This record gives sequence, structure tokens and C-alpha cells, in this order.
Amino acid sequence: MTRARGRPAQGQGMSRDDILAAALVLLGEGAGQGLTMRALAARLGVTPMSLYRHVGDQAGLLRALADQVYVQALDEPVGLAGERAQIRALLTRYHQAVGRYPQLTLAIFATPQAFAGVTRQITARLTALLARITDSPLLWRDILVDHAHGSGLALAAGQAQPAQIEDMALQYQQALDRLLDAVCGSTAGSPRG
Amino acid sequence: MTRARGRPAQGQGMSRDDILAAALVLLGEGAGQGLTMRALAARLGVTPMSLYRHVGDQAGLLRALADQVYVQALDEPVGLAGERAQIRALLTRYHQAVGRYPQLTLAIFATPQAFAGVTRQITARLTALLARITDSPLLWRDILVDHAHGSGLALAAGQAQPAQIEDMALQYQQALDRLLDAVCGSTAGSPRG
DNA sequence: ACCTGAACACCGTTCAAGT
DNA sequence: ACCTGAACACCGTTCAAGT
Repeated sequence: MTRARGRPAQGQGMSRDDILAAALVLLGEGAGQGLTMRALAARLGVTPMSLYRHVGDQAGLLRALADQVYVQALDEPVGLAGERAQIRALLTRYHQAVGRYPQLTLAIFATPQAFAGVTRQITARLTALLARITDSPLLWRDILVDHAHGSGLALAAGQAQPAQIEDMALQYQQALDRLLDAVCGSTAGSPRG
Repeated sequence: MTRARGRPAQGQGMSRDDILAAALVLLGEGAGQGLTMRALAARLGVTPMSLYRHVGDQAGLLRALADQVYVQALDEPVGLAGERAQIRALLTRYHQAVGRYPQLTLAIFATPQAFAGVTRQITARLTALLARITDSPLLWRDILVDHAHGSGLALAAGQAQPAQIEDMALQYQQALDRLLDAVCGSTAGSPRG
């Protein structure tokens, strides 16, 4: 049951990915206030301190988790024509990630050092896409990202049941469509939006 | 220095308002990860347990703080004609409150039991106002509230300096105006928006 | 290199006093 | 009614081992 004291045998040590996977399971269970280093270590059958070699500290763990969770928003969708459709897909996937682990999103907001690099990639791509359909790409980028965060965090406050999550996703898409209408409508030169 | 052990003399005990005021000071200092019962008690020169008779538990404290901070959003503005102007004033004040103590907002999202009653009043008034200028008041209510939350919380992540806060307020107003354009524009029957 | 145990400085909260 | 001290079950993290 308890692990040997010294260096583990070849292939017996836990990997960084083992830690991240266990952390996501813990977050997925919506366990209490969420993720702690000690609870995570207990689930892995390991002392808390052994985590530090792999993830740095708690902020490092959160950052690694954010990277892993949010990177899926950047998945290339195949055969999606038009900036609007691509923006829609990008934000829908990002919102899905934010809403899937609201406790993680909350923890990241409370731990600025944990802000993921992949988030900057997402906003950069979003800005580039917006620049092609509006004169105010930065303004709309902030609006769309802030709205996605607020909508995703409402899941944390709502103690969302799995059934509600689908509803929330639909509601988000509705809201997003209205916002994209506004983005297109706000540009004089766009061909009918 | 240290307080007597028994019941304090007349008028010597701390009041609930003393606790809330000290908590806001603590939050305002952006102290570390924020508000703890023990740090709050230490600032009041009191043992942590003495707080519990006044505010219940930590969720109760957060709820009381949220009520006190967010209620200012409901201040009646004098001589503000038109639904749009009233919505603008309501949301601007709400966003100001959310952004003034982002740590509090974050803590409330993480503690759903702490959700303030005054928040429901704010959304109710917002819905009533929206119903008079759009066919989809609930959809736009969610969009506007989620956006205000996301924008306010960005302050927590950004470790905002006081100077930046003014900029953020201006940026929010710009964004809000665009969104209100969209609200008005989305209704066929409105007289030119 | 990778894990352990003990330790330090914290948490929120309950409970039995004390006046 | 209102505050205290001791206690319980937690936190994140450092440090000196152990293999």
C-alpha cells in the first residue's frame, strides 16, 4: 500500500501527466471547494511533497491544467468557411472548456501567475479573426472573452447538474450569435454581415 | 491590549458593521489571497471565534459583504430619462462594485451560498428595464450580467493598479455602449434606437 | 532523480467554559 | 449576550534525509 521510501523502480514513478489526469478527475467530481495539493496527493497514493518536483507549486499545477484544458479550444476545425463561423467555433470550444471545470477557472482568476500561455494564443487568434470583420477588433475581443468567462463562471455559482450544462451550452450559443450579429452589424463595409 | 475574557462592557463590544467595515479594508488592501476569518479577527484585535456570533460563518460574512457592496448599484439616479440611460447607469454602478473588490466577487462565485439577495434585485430591475426595449429581455440580461462579471473579474487577474482601474471603467462603458446599441438594434419596433 | 517524514505557519469551525 | 482558550481537521510549502 505505502510506497517505498527511496527512488522508485524503473517505470514505477508517477509522471506529470498522471498528476494532471488525477487533478482533472478531482476537479470533475466537483469535490467540495476543489483541488488541494494534499487531496491530490492522497488520490495518487503519495505524500503531498512528491508533487512539487513535477509541477513546481500549486500555481504551476493550475497553469499546467489550464494549458491542457484550454488548448482544445485551438483545435483546427476542418472545412469551416468564413471568419464568423471560425470565431463561433473557437469561442464555443473555449466556453465549453471554461464551463467544464469552473472551479479551475475560478482558481486561475484567483492565481494570476497561473494564467495559461494558451489563453494568449486564443485571444490572439480571436483578435486576428475579428480584425477581418470589424473596425474595433480589440473592443469586441474583450467583450466576447469577458462574456465567455462570465457565462462559464455562472456554472460554478449555479452548482450545475450535468443536465443543465447542455442547456447552458445552448444558451451560450444563442447569446454568442446575438453578439456576432452585433459585431457584423457594427461594421459599415461588411457585405450585409 | 488583549480583551477581557467575559462579556464586554456596555458599548465596548464590536458591532456587525465594525466587522464588515474591517473586512472591506482588508479586501481593499488586496492582501495576499484575500479575506480570512483569522486575519479579519486579528485586525479587529479579537479571537477568530468571536466573529461567528455576528456573521454566522464565512459564507455569511461574504453574503453580508456582497449585500453591502452591491446595493449601491440600486441607488436611484435622479432625472435619468429613458430605459437605455437607466440600464447604463445600473450596470455601470454594478460593474464598479464588482471591479472594486474582485476578490470578493471571486469568493462569492466559489461560495454559492453566499450569493447576495441584492444581486437578484439588480437582475430583476435590469430585466424589467430590458423588457421595455427588446423582445428578448432574458437573453440580453444574461449577456449583460455575464459580461459585467467577466469584465470585473479581469481586474482580479490583472492585479490592477489604481490608475488602470479608471481605464478599465472607461473600457467597460465603451463595451456597454456597443452592447446597448445591439440591444436596441435587435428590436424592430424601436424608434431608431 | 524521486520519494519520504517531520515540521512550520497557516486555515475554518466546534465546544466548553468564563463574565 | 458576548468573548475566550483549547482543540480538531484541514491547508501549502521547506528541508533534511533516504535510496
